[in-house]
Amino acid sequence: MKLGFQDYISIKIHQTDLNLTKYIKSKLEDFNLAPEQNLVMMLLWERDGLTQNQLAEKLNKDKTNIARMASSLEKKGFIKRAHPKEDRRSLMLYLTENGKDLGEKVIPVAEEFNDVVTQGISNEEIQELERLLSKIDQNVQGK
Amino acid sequence: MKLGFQDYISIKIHQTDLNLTKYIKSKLEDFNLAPEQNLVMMLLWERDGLTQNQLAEKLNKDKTNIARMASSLEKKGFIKRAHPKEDRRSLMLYLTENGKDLGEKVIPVAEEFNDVVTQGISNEEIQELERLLSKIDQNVQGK
DNA sequence: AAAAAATGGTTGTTATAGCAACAATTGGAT
DNA sequence: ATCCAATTGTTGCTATAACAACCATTTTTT
Repeated sequence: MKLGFQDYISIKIHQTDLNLTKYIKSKLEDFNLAPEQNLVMMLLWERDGLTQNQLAEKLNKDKTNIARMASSLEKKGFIKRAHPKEDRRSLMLYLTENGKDLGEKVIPVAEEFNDVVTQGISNEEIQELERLLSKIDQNVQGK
Repeated sequence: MKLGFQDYISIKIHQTDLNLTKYIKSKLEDFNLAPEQNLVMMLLWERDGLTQNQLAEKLNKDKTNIARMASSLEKKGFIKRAHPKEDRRSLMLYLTENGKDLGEKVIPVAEEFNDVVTQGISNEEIQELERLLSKIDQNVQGK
């Protein structure tokens, strides 16, 4: 085969991801929100009152990451954590007023970000991109 | 607009990247090589004797990351670092015998990995994927 | 009901990743 | 020649990411 460094599609995906992260990080800096913390908040803005475990599943991340991000978001005053009565093992995350206000400001920034990312790319092309990424996901699934 | 969590192509790219990293990490574990350390090694297997600065440029990473990975690879005995006479600021990375032997074993693993990733995807589709990722890269370039 | 298994979180460790501040060296300007 | 700026690396910090080991709680078995 003799593949060169440039020939690995996985490397290209990784590079693009890093560039995207760098960009959104700069956009969120003013709001005291890190990129992954923003993903947690986005899920809470869609539906308040998720457990850390539910977030871990939705974000496909290890529960330790969620725990630390939640702890950080709580310190910043955007969320509160409480054990629900039904199950004292779980930790439920709730938006504070501060966290709700933040959504009003950050959601438009996220949508502008998406506009920039998809500039000059048609809906069909985005769908094709999603299809190919899903295919790759399946190819490495659980392997 | 009202974009839902699922609608962001950047999130999909990020998820795919994480899955790819998880997969290659498991493949490289036996060789005592972390995924990004492997990228450094791959560049050295292509051309021995690069400076940390050159690696940072090729990998589009902050120089601190390279310095720490290089330090780790040196501890593992895969490379040696030395200041070239022409410029005592630079640090040149050289493969050790151990590092060269590693390449014989790891390069085939990387190519198998790429085969798995691209399974059921045509060359044309990979090219289209690369084209769209490049377009996204340009869209967020330096912004 | 008591023991065992599963579930949900936390702590500790290693590996990325980028930024700011710093040190050493080199090259350029005067 | 000396000062200044640019280059190259390092250290310290914060954030992400996964894994192992652990603790508390709940559920399942027996």
